[in-house]
Amino acid sequence: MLHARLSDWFDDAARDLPWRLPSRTPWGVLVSEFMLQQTPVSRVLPVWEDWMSRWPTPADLAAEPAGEALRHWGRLGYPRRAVRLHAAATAVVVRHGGQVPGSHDELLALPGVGTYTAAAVAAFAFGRRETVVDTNIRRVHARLVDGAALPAPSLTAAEMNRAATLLPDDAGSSVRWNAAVMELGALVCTARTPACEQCPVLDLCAWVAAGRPAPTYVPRGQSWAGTDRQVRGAIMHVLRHADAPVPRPLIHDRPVDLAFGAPAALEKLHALNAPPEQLERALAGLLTDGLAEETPNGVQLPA
DNA sequence: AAACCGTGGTA
DNA sequence: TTACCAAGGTT
Repeated sequence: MLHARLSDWFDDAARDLPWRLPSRTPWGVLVSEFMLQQTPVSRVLPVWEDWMSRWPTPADLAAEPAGEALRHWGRLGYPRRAVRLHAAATAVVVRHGGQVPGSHDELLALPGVGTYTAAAVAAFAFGRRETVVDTNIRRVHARLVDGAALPAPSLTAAEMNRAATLLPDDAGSSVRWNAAVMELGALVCTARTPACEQCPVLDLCAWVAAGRPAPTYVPRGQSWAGTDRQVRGAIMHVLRHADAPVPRPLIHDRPVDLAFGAPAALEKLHALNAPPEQLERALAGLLTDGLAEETPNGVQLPA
């Protein structure tokens, strides 16, 4: 009942995403999953298209410096993902002869691939029966089954077990089920203001039956202004747009004479007025994380 | 295991 | 306008 209802809904509600087309490749799915980590579909689409035409196979990306991956990551955020995706491409070439592996365990062993991404790629690229649990699926299950407004702050073993229980036995049906529940969470059963009037399983929803009770906890927001993350982001913005190593003095010291015209990205960094020790700490972190490297002439994206 | 890691659209 | 939030992973 539940499964048939969602499957029917998915038939005409599913978005036409390029990584879902029959022409998709495991590599394309892997790239999409990396980019979609904590990032909305709308922002991923253009970058994914660029990457697919630029690097149609893992070997194409692996043949380039990690800095190229970072440069073409654009402003997707969490640039460590670009470095890890580059490392994953390299591992695919070295360990798997250039073919993205299809098993959960082999995928999980790749850099930047956790339980969600491993399951998602195995399911959506290889048609395997996997327990896929992302933030959308967690929220749908929390409401539909638990009658709670939101899932627990962090993923629990009980949630994984329940998701496994709900999974259809047949591989093909399971892939469709995973995609449908995820899509419902993304389009209808949203976090902020769910469109319950569009929900195909409204009458089965425990949360609605309970009168849509409010969340029992308040999500902790992430601070931003004044944080190292903000400074790191600004530095990365500078490095992505630099066509040569950026001398450290240019990063640390606000140029007094801008007559020559400072790059906009550099001005943006300096506008933060970050304390010297914070700039130093942020830069050191970027170097440690492999997002940047030091040369005699300055700082640059990894070569 | 709590904290950290970017970014920009949206209400 | 501010705060939330988006197909998480790593330490």
